Parts: sequence; C-alpha cells; structure tokens
Amino acid sequence: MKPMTIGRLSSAAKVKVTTIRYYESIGLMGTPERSASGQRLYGNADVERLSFVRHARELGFSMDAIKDLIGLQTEPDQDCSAVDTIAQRQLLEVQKRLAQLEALERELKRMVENCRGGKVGGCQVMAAINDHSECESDKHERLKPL
Amino acid sequence: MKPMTIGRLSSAAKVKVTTIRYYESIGLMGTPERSASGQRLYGNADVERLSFVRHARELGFSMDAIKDLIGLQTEPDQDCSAVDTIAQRQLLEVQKRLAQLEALERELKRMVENCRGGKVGGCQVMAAINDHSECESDKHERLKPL
DNA sequence: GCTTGCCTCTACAGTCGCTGTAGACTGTAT
DNA sequence: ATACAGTCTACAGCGACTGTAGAGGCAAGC
Repeated sequence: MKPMTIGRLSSAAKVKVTTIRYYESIGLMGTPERSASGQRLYGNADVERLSFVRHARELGFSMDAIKDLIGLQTEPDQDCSAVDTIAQRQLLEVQKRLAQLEALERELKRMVENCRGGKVGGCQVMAAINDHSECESDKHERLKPL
Repeated sequence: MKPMTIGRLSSAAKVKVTTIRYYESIGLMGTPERSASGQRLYGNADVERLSFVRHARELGFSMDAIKDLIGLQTEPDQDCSAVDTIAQRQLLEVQKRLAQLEALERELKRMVENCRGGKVGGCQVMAAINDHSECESDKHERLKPL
C-alpha cells in the first residue's frame, strides 16, 4: 500500500505524466494526496482507474462518455443499460466513420489507379480532385480528422 | 467578369465565409482585391481554387498536402509523380485508419453483444473495458479522433 | 557532505482546422 | 428613412492533449 509518484503511475498505467495532470485538471482523475514537498501520491486504485480511462480512449470513447462510464462504475447497483447505451452509441459512431472512410478509400484508389504519369497539366489525380462531381459519393459529410 | 463579395464566393464554393478568411490568413487563398470600402472582391478563378480546396479537404488531405497540390497546380509542366505521391500517401493513411477502425468495430460489437443486462457491477461491457488484455487487438496505436 | 542527474512542480503557449463572439461599418430593399 | 443582411477586424475557444521554461525535490555514487 505504499504510494507511488506520478512517474510510477505513468509507467504502471501507460499514460504520460503530462496527460495524467491534464486528466486531473479536467476532473477525470480526482485530486491526489500530496507528499510534504507537494508531489502527487497515488495508490493501486489510481492505476486501475487510469488504465480504464486509457482503454476507453483506445476504444475511441469521448472524454464525456468516459466521465459517464466512471460515474456509473462507482454505482455498481444501477442498471447496466446505461453502460450498454454508451457502448452502442460508440459502436454506431465507429460504423458511421467506417462507411465514410470506405467511400474515401474507393475514391482515392480510383484516382491513384487512373494516374498514367505525364505532366501535372494533364494529371488525372488533379482532375479528379477538381471535378469531384463525377464521384459516387459526392456528398461527403464534413470529414473529421484522419 | 464582375467581382463577387465573400458571401457570394462562399455560396459558390460551399465554404463558409469565416473559413475563407481563415484560409486567407494561413496563405491558402492569397490576398484578394478590395473594394473602396474594404470588402474583399473575388473572381471565378477564386471559386475554382476554393472548390479545389474543399474537395481535397473532403478527401481528407491535410492543409500542408493541399498547399503542395496547389503549388503543383500552378506549374502544369512539372512531372505528375509528385501529385501521385501525395495521393498515394493519403490513400495509405486512409487504409491504415480503416484497419484501426475495423479492429475497434469488432471489439465494440463483441462488447455490446455480450451484454446480458443486469447491474453495472457485473456488466460485461465494463469488464471488457477494464480487462482490455483479452482483446485481439491489445496493442491499439494512439487513436486519432473519431 | 556534495554533486550528478533524473523526477516533479506550476503555469502557460502551441497544436489543427476551424468556429464563435463583439462591436463597428456597408450595401441593398422597401 | 429605415430596416436588415452582409462585411470588417481582432481575439477567444474547441478537444485532447503536447511542449516549454524555470524552479525545486530526491536517491545514488563519490
């Protein structure tokens, strides 16, 4: 039960030191104890909580969703359906994004395959970007960062 | 050849007014003429250039890549391979991202399907996020925003 | 005890690609 | 003449961090 410094927590949970302090600042991690000299001190529960956050981030959950999940975790007697709802919403998001990216892939593939070399002036890739209207998926939704 | 205001350019190219000014500020759109009262004035060439930028953004190209593409576009006698390289790099990025998202989808699906209802305390979804190690794709790369 | 060298602290700026706000001015339609 | 939409500049904010600066802390080797 001996407390660990932020660096140990960082390597235990595989989350960067700066990120841990950031999580604290946005209320995702709660204010830890401090040593006499002011250093943050953590215990095993913090490793688990931080790992949970990391796993959830890796699954693409937003910070808000993660906050909700943590809130639910602290009330184990509540109905599980709230958790299920969050996960299902996330799955839908991922599937939507997948569909977008698949359309993009088809389009880029077509562009690259049509390239016959030569000069920029007659470049098929350039033409494809210019004359986007020919494309199957003309109406891209606003694309989130790749 | 009568010049148009930023609002007309905005609807012609389907890019928001504020975004056009932003593009100007980062050097993507060049400084336009101004009317006597200081309003920006654009011509048809600007519509094409801005549409090109929009199409490229919809295809997920970064601003840097788009700057490169525009630079190449103004030199139609250069070899086309530089364009092809940028597009291929973009395709690879998209494919990498697709693979990540597919792994995510499998994992989320598994989580959601395992949910049998009940209380949060015994929730399979929670368990799955906690015990990420069981998953096929334990080693997710840093996930970019959904 | 002293130095070395890493660890930790706070506070703030920067990233990307915009979006939103405030407050003033301009142009057009009625 | 008035109303109202459009435009102007300048700056702050978004999410989820990352990077920097400058100061202080801590354990190990000499």
